[in-house]
Amino acid sequence: MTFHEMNMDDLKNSLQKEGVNPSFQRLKIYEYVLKTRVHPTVDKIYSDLSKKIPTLSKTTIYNTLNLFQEKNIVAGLTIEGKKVRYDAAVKPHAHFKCTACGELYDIPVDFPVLSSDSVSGHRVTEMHFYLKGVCRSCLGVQTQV
Amino acid sequence: MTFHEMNMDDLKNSLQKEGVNPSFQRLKIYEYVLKTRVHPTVDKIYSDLSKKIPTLSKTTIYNTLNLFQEKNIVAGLTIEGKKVRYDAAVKPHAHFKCTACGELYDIPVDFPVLSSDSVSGHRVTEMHFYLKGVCRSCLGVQTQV
DNA sequence: TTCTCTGCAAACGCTTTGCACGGAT
DNA sequence: ATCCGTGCAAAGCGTTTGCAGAGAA
Repeated sequence: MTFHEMNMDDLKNSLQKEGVNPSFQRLKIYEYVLKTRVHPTVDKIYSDLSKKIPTLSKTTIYNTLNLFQEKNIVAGLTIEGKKVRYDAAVKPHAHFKCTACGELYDIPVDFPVLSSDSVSGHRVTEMHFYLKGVCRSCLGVQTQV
Repeated sequence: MTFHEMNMDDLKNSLQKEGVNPSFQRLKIYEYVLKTRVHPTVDKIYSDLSKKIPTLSKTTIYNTLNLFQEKNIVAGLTIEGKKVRYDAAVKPHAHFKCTACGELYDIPVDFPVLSSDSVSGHRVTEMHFYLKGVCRSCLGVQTQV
C-alpha cells in the first residue's frame, strides 16, 4: 500500500502507532503532507488547508509539524535560510531546488554512503542531500527564447 | 599554496580578481572565513572580529557575505533553519552536524554523482550534502559515563 | 473535572532595508 | 564633488511562546 492509497482510518492508525493523538487538525495536516507531492512550507499548508478548515491557525500547523518531527513522522528540510519545508519521512533521497522557478524536486539516488550508519567515526542518524540549479522545464523555456 | 598560507596581499588579489573592492572590513572577513576551520555564523564572525575591529557592525558582515556569495567567493550553508553558516567555496565535500555538541565537521566524500553536472535532466550548479548524528568525541564521552 | 488541543496575540531571533555619515579618488 | 563602503536604527519575516478558551474523556 502506498501513502496515496491510505484512507482516513489508515492515517489515524499511523498516528496512533507513533503515539500521536489523531485530532482533526493533525489528521488533515498529516494527510496533506503525505498525499501532496510538493514539499510544502507552513505557508503553503496553511493557504491550502485553510480553504477547507477556515479556523485553522498557523500556530497549530507549527505545533503539529514540530510534534511530527519529534516522532519522526515527517522530516524538516532546510534548503535555504528562513523557510522550512516538510517531507514525509521515507527512504533517503535527494532534493533538487530550481533557482529559476523555485520548484523542489525529488531525485532518486542510491549511494553506498547512504546505507552506512557511520562516517569518519561519527554515528549518522540523518542524511540530507540537495542540489541546486536549473530544472529541466526551465531549461526548456530558456532554449525556446 | 593553501588558503592558510595566504598573506594579506594574496587575499587582496583574490578579492580583486573576483571584482570585489578589497576594503579593510572585507579583507578581514575574507581572511577569517578562509583561515578558520569553523563554519562560522554571522554571530561568530562578529564576536571574534569585533575584538580587533571594535567598530565593526553586523550589517557590514551581512553585506559582505552576501556580496561574497554573489561572487561565489563563499558558500552559505543551511543545516538548520534560522542561522546561516559560511564556508569558503572549495571542492565539494559533506558536512556533519553533531546534534549533541553542535559542532560542524567537514567530511571528505567522493561520489560519482558529485562530479556530474546534470541529474535527471536538471542542470546542477550546487551540491550540498550534510549528515546529522553524534560525533566521534561525543560518542566517546557517552561511553565513559 | 481534568487534561489536551487549538489559536489569537505578542515576543523572538536572524536578516534585510533605509538612510546618513565618512573616506577615497 | 562624486561614488562607494560602513554602520546605526528600524523594519521584515518565519517561528516560537504565553495564555485563555474550547473540546474530549
